[in-house]
Amino acid sequence: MTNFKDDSSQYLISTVSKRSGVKSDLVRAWERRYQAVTPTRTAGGHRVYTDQDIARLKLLNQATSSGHSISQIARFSLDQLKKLLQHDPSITLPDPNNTVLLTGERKFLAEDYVEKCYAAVLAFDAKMLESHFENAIVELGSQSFIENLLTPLLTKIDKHRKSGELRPVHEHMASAIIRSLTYILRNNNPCSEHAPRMIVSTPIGQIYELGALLAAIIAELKGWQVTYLGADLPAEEIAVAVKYTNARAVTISISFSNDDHIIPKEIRRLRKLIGNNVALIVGGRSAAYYEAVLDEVGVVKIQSYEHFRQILDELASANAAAL
Amino acid sequence: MTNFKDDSSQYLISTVSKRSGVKSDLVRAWERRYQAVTPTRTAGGHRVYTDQDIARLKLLNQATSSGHSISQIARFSLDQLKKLLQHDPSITLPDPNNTVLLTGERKFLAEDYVEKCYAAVLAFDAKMLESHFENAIVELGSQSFIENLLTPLLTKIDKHRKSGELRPVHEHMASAIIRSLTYILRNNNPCSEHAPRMIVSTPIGQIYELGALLAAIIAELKGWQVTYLGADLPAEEIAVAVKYTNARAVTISISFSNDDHIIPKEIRRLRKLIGNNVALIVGGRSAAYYEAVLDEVGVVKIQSYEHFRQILDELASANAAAL
DNA sequence: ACAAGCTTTACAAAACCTTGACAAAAATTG
DNA sequence: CAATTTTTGTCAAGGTTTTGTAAAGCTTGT
Repeated sequence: MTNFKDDSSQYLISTVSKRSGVKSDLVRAWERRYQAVTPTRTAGGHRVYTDQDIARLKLLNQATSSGHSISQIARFSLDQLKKLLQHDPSITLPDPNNTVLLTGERKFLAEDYVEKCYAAVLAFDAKMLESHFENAIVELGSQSFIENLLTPLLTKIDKHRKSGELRPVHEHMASAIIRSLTYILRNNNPCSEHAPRMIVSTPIGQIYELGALLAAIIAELKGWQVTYLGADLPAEEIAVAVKYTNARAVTISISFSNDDHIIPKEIRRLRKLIGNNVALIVGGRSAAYYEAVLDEVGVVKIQSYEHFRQILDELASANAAAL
Repeated sequence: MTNFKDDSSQYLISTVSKRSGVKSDLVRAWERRYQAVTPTRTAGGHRVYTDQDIARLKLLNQATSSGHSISQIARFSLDQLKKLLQHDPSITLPDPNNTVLLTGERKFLAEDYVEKCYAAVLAFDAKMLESHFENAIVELGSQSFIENLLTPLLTKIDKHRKSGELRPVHEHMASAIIRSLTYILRNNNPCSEHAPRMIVSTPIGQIYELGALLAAIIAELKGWQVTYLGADLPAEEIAVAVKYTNARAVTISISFSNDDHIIPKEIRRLRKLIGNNVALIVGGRSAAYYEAVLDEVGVVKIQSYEHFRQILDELASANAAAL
């Protein structure tokens, strides 16, 4: 997976100076004397800084002007500096342990975010929720964000809505924000021309589209070229899209089991229309409910995110072999 | 098979220079020194640029004039550049270079894009469509993008779907992509704490949400703090959201006139629930159809984008005065 | 033919770099 | 408390890199 923490932006010293408020000469002096920042260099020797460096210098600047000695704090981490400025006149224990996020810690981090996000939903604070989401995406990466934060959060919201603690409008608000994040979640994925193609949608009558959307994003992260069609589409339309794009797979999400006679009919029709050479993948909360039909027409049922990714890999390699 | 030759449009360097605001000599220098763009060539050796190249140069131009070093950012992707400028607290100058682009030219440009985008929809080429959209947002800016490109395009798509040239799936595909662009369209707007608040949604039974989404974006660009709730919400839920957020206005979009008895009922209920101190704004293709009810309960009817913006300004200043 | 392109070479202003020095402020010591 | 170090911010000199612009001479295309 691509490293999300890449310092996509790089600045020269004058910009850094303007932004951080520390004069260029001083920036260099702090580097020379205490390695307060350690910029990379261009081929010609010019210093190149990251956003982090700027943040760091900003904090160092504040700290020194409020009395701290630069030689003492120059090597503090960002977090330490923040703390330092919070409890202003107090002494913070030097704890230069740089935290490396292990998988376990990351999971804990995600759980922490779930709580914070749920609190924002409960308070109906859209801005706060969005802000948490944005931070979480950067910290966790797209995949972990979806699997360890979004999915548990949606489950939690659904549960509390059913129990009456939340109203439908809470869920709507959260959905709207999540959908608006699509762009960031899929970002940076210049998929190749030869990537296998997939159609993602939701059968007619299924309005709750978030599951399908997340499936589409996961497939994209896996290198597929996905065409996402949104919700509530008849089988014919999905089949047409398959033809147009020459897709190798169709993924549909089934979240509710309202009209029990419509879904099976649509599934059968879809299989008939797309033929047997196109993989039909079904996921969603209520997919299990239709097991009979799914087995009948030969559908791959998604058991878990891990399973979905595995399916995608298998299909992709089968597809590559067929070429 | 799909025509991937991107024949869409090709420009010579003088055109590129005018549109992007970067002098011809400099465009060549950037190419020679940093491969900032890599145009193809005609048989005779003249450089041939694409829309993407223009968007790229435009962004590079902005980035350099806000302090970034060209050598550092020349090879950034479009997405990276956008992020760079979004995260940039520097002055987002209203494009002094683009005084060249008169309103008329800009309109022509938008029309050009409408054609290209429609062609992509017709070819069911989601990737191409998205790429055109991204370039157009950079070139036109959010507001012009929505008003001069998106709106005509959606009208055109709707017309051709009704006439049978397009299928519903074409429209779904386009909608899905447009929705995924929400994030770019609204970004850049760190609205203040004291901004007036607004709820945007679609009444129950109304699934087509794009109009509401665009209204929400426009209001945000105007400095409002908008909570977008998505489609298909009962009046009670909308009213609850108003209470939670202490919103001063509610905007709802009505695109279809299916169940003629439900909408009026919902409108009346909504007015009753939110009281008379909250502005109720209604737009959408089919809003005129319900004129009787709208007048009865005191609704502001949106006549045009210009009108909508005017309403927003009036409400905002009335709100500010009341504080 | 003539405007618009292309390449190469050059140039100069602006921005950086390093080294080394210096004085005010802060800390330490006698 | 005064004298002595240390720490810190600033500056200057002299050299290099980056970057926008331009001129010269030739080619392309309408």
